[in-house]
Amino acid sequence: MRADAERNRTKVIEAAMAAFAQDGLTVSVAEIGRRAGVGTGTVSRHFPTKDSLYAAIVLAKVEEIVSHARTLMAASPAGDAFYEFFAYMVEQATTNRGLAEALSGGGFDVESAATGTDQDLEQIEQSLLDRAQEAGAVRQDVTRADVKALLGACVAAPDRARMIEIVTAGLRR
Amino acid sequence: MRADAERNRTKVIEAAMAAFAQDGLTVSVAEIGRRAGVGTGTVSRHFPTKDSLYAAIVLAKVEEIVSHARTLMAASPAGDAFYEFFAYMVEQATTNRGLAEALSGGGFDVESAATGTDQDLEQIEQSLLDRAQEAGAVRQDVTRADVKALLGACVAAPDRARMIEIVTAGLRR
DNA sequence: GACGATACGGGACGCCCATCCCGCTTGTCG
DNA sequence: CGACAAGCGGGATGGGCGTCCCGTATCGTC
Repeated sequence: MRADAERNRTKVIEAAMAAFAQDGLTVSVAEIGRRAGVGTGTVSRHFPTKDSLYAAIVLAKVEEIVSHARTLMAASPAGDAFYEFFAYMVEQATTNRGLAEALSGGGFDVESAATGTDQDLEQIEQSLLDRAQEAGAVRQDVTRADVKALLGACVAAPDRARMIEIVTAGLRR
Repeated sequence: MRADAERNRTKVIEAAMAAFAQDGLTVSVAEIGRRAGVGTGTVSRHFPTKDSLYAAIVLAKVEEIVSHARTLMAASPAGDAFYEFFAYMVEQATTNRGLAEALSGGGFDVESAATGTDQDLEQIEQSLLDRAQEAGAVRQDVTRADVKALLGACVAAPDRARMIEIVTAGLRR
């Protein structure tokens, strides 16, 4: 691969990260190209489809999240790890609109694009939840989907810290 | 107004209600016309803009909600009225995708279109919340926006009854 | 029953977007 | 340094949408 191609690919990825984080997954390919300082053709060549750009960006973010989750799970007691991860996810989704949209299933299917990495995320979320429930820190009947829904509420709330308090109180036995 | 015009207007409104409830606010004007059995021109004439259709439909729904809220507030103790209204809203938003989108502020601004009725909704929500807080049934620091966010979580959850339980537990002092 | 006004259908228009393509530029290697 | 492959920019293309318009059909009245 030619050096300039490599450079442009990087520029596109970085611009797309920033654009998705700031404006969500609806930003146009042209806008991403503009931010990156390249033409739309260049974006299209590196990522033949807008979905392939989504995939590249979102999956990188998901890997980062999985990694952080592993750290938490190893370092903290079950209950703390769960609630710390929850707060971390709220933080991530708040500062990254594209990620929030991707996680809430809006318009783009992470699952289909990301057989491996996304399964990792689901598994580790499930593990964190299971352990917290075994430790009695979370109601027994709560599912991963419930947690996801509550995450959405925290992202939408004006005062996220207070909302996390409320949600946490509801989740404990 | 001519009789056929009146008929068609009604058909359009009913079709739009059904379409918005089922598919959300993204349904095309052509699709609404198709469902109503009229051309797109007829839809446009009665509602010159898609937003004016939104307004007509959503506002009718909001009036219905306000009316129900008044009934609840008169009939039940403060705490019960609040939590019953919350459950009622979850039910409404679940069975009406368009309403859910309108309330969550996605794409269409109820406020701007509905100076009167929408203010009524906000006021009565605020009253329900204030009274519930005075009665000690809801945490003092919760705001209307918080409640709205939690409503979103209940709509998104697979088991709404359980989620309402969780949220209720979190909202109580 | 006929005539004028009113409303209808659906095609035309303009806009936005993702994707594809092609003439030109730039990097790389002999 | 020169030539060719690789990459670039941005215009062209096709599809979807909301809105507008006009020839035609229908309604209500005289």
